[in-house]
Amino acid sequence: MLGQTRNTMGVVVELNDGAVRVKNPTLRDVAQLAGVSIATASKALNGRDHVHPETRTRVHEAARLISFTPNALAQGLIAGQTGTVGLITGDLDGRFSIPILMGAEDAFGTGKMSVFLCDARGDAIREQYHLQALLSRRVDGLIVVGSTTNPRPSLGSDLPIPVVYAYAPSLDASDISLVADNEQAGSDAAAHLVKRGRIRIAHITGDAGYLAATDRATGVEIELARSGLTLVGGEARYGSWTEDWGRRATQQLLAEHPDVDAILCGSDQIARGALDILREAGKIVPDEIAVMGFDNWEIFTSGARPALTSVDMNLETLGRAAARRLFAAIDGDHSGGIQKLPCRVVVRETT
Amino acid sequence: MLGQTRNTMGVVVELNDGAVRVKNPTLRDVAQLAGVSIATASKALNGRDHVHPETRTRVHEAARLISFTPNALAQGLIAGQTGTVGLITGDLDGRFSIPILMGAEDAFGTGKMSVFLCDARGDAIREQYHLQALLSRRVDGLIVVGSTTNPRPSLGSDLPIPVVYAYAPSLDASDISLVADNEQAGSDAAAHLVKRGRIRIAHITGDAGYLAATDRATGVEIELARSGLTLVGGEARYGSWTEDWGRRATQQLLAEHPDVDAILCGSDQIARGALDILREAGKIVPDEIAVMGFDNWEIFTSGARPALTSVDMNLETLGRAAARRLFAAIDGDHSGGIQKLPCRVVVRETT
DNA sequence: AAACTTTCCGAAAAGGTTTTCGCCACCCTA
DNA sequence: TAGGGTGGCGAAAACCTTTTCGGAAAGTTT
Repeated sequence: MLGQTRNTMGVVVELNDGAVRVKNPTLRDVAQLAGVSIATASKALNGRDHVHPETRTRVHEAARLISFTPNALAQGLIAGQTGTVGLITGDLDGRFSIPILMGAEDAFGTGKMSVFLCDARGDAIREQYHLQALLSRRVDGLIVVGSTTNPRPSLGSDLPIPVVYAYAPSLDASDISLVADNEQAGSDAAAHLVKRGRIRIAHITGDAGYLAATDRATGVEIELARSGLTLVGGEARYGSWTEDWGRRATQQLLAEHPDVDAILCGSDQIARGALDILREAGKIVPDEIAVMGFDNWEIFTSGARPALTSVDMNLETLGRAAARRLFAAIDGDHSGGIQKLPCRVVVRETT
Repeated sequence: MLGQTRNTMGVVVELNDGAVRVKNPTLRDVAQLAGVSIATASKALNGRDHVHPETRTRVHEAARLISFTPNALAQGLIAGQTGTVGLITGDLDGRFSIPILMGAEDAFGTGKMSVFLCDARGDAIREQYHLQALLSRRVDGLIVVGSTTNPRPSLGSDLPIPVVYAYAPSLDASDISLVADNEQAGSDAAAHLVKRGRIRIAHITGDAGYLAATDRATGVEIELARSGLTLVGGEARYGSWTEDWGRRATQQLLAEHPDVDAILCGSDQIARGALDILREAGKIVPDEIAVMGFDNWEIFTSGARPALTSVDMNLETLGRAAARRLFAAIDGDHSGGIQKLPCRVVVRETT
């Protein structure tokens, strides 16, 4: 039985110091080696009933000997389920995709799913191309991760598999979308500052074209109003998400309102810029003025002097939630809508 | 022919304002709709010969009508090639993996390959688990991306598919490894400073347990020796890859060697710390003292005052090269060894 | 008109696995 | 001993596509 070749493929069976080598080990090889039929081998390996214990061990031993690995393609072909999902991201270097992707990969990994990663680079054509490839590979579902929080076009409502949109919601309300609650994040941040006794609070934030900026600002103003407060200068200061803008805006702010006692920054980078200027201006943080950022990007918050209080958008949790939501959709839960996930304030030394 | 159900599955064919809907469109449905055999439909769609032009268009039209998508699983089963590769990364939040991953994804994407992403989180058990899953899915090859530049254990030499190690080389010299040339990077950086007329150069770098640190330091010393120079203080100053270490080390350096005219930092973060201290000490950069980092992490280099000169390790290029090397290995090129890829100095305002 | 070539198409096998169904042998009971 | 139940196993279909090979029909040449 050993030392023979099979007629169907150029498969070579060798005997080598007790170890058997087969080129492309298939279930048939296992069955042959164990002296049983293919069906029995399958049942034995998959723990199905009606297999004699001794036969089962013999099959397992044979499989181990030739290091048999079941062909997931053939399994998927039969089952109509592949155990794979597609993860389409707007742009990978956008640092917000990464934690979401990590969370999703984590949730899928423990669920025995494999993840196809596709980077569309913000290009609709490339996205369509990747979509087609994923459909061809019969993924069981899709997660679409946006590069900004702004709503994005739907992939289409007539897809044969469920789709979950993460970070950037779909424009189609019947799609399933999971986003970070930026308005709540703004409110939480403002509430934290108010609780710390700050009453002259300024808000320096990024590009007004980003909903993340305007939503957070809205949340801030709502929360301040709850305490009878308004933003210093009357409104949020929009600019860009850079340290440089943080520095320039802070200089201007100090010139216009020297009595400001807290700066809520739209990102950790902006906050870093603000901290730089405050240090140069001789303002003691947090005694004289508090500073706070968003995103809780550890590389910026822990390197800051003093360590920066920030709002974590819980993106990894968002990714995990998206994965779980996709599982539910695969299992038949087709309820759509936008679900907003909470964030959390991470208190360090600047507040 | 329309409006019927097939006996094999619960497939429903409907006629709907000129559009035909089939639940799980298969080649057989296309053939049936076009009034030809399955074989002819396959040939027509794949552009093979011996199909009448009119028949071909009829088949294409039928495929379009029911939005037929060929099943890549079945194709892979026949071809013995799946057109997929696995990308096993040590840890995703390690920011060095991301550009490599982007480069690889880019190269694969244009090559019509789909990428399975697996995050082993630095855990050998999880890595083995993912490896098994990928083998089961019959990927055509693997790329293993390390989280540091330190050599790592081989996945094994008896795998049925080729493996390329990127960033962290394999300990097994017969494996294929692609890494950034850290020693060359150190030399290039030192050469740049020397060319700028600096002669009292210090090197503040990260954890000595990282080969990236020691290799770069070696390259620096070799290049300095070429000009008859040595490091200020006689040797590199090892610490951690943080801004805080950059600050502390710079303070100490200024105290010991006030005449230093260049600080070569092992990372952009360390350089940011150095710049902070120099600014506070009233030293003008780059007039009185030059500063330089490694990694060219744009978020740090462009936010710095002044903008930071840095060495880009070309990680995205490394990822692309790894993908191409894997293609070659899949096509039969089995030559192993460690290949070192060049880096580049990105000059900004601090030198 | 016969023989031949060309053109187009269809039947069937192959790829690896799972599952259903039927068969056989054995054990137990009457 | 006959009948019935059951545990263990194998044959075969099914999933979907590609490819090979043979056959049929049409056109071309002697």
